[in-house]
Amino acid sequence: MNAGTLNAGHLRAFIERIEKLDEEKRAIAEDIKEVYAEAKGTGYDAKVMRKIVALRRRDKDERREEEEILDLYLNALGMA
Amino acid sequence: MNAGTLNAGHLRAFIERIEKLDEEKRAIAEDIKEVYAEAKGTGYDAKVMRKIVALRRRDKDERREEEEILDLYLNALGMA
Amino acid sequence: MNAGTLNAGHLRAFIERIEKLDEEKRAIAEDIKEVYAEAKGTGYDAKVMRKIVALRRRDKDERREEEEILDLYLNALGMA
Amino acid sequence: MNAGTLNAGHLRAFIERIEKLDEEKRAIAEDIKEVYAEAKGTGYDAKVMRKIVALRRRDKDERREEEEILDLYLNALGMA
DNA sequence: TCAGATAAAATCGCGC
DNA sequence: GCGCGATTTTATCTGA
Repeated sequence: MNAGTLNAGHLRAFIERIEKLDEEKRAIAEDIKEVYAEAKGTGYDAKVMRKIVALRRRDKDERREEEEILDLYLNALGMA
Repeated sequence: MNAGTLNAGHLRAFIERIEKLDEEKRAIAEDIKEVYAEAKGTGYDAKVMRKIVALRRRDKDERREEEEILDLYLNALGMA
Repeated sequence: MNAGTLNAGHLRAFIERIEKLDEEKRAIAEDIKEVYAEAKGTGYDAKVMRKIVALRRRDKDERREEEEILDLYLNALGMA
Repeated sequence: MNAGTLNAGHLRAFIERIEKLDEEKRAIAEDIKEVYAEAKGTGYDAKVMRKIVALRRRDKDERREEEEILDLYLNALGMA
C-alpha cells in the first residue's frame, strides 16, 4: 500500500473493531477467573480443575485431529 | 474438602461453566484473527496494528490509573 | 549483579555452550528434513507423515498428562 | 503412490526415525533452557544473552555468505 | 506468498 | 510482596 491509498479512517475502524473484541475477550477471562474463585471458595482445588479442563480440551482436539488425519489418508488413497 | 464432602455434580457444573466461557473466549480470539486477516488483505501490516493496539491499551490503563490516584487524593482531602 | 562481579569469561562460556548446543539442534533439524525428503522420494506424502508424527506425539503427551492428573486426584484425596 | 504400492512397514520405519531424531532435538532444546537457567542463577539476563547469541549467529551467517559470494566472483574470473 | 508450526516474550496465578 | 512456574500471546521460521 502506498501513501496515496492510505486511508486512516479505514485503519481506525479495524483498530476499533479489534479493541471492542479484545474487551469482550478480557471480560470473559474475568468471568472464568470468577468461576475458579467461586469453586475455590466451595472447597475445590483450582489447580486440579485447570488440569481437568485442559485434559478435556486436549481430548476434544485430538478427536478432531484424528478425523483430519483420516481424511488425509482417504484422500491419499484416492477414496475421498 | 475431604472425600466425604466431595460433590461430583457440583464440580461438574463448575467445569462446564468454565468450558462454555472458554469456548466463547476462543471464538472471540478467532474473530480478532479474522479482523487482522481482513486488514492485512486491505494492505495493512498486522504487526504494526498489534503495536498500535498494545500502545493504546497501555495509554488507557495509565489514564485509568491516574484517575484512580486522583480520586484517592481527593478522598484523602475530603473533597470527593 | 553489579559491575564488580561481572565476569566476561563466565558469560562467554555460557554463550559458547549455548551455541554448541544450538548447532547440534540445527544439525538434527537438518537430518529430520532429510528423512522427510527421502520418504517423499519413496512416494510418501510428507504432509500426512507430519500429521501422523504430530498425532502420535499428542497421544504420548496426553498419556503423561493423564498420569499427572491422577496424581493430583490422589493427592487431593489424601491418598498419595 | 497408489494403494497397491503402500508399504506400511517402510512408512513405519520413516516415522520412527523421525520420532527418534525429534526426541534428540527436544532433549537438546531442554539442555539449552537449562544453560539459560543456570546463567540466570549466576546473575545474567537471559533475554540479553539471547540477543547476543542471535547477533553472533547473524554475523556468522553473513561471513559465510560473504565467502560464498567471494568464491562465486573468483570462479567467475577463473581464479579459483 | 501464505498458512501452520515453533520458539520467545509477556502475563498471570500460586506459593513462600 | 516476590519470585517461580504455567499459560497465553507474539514473533519468527519453515514448508506448501
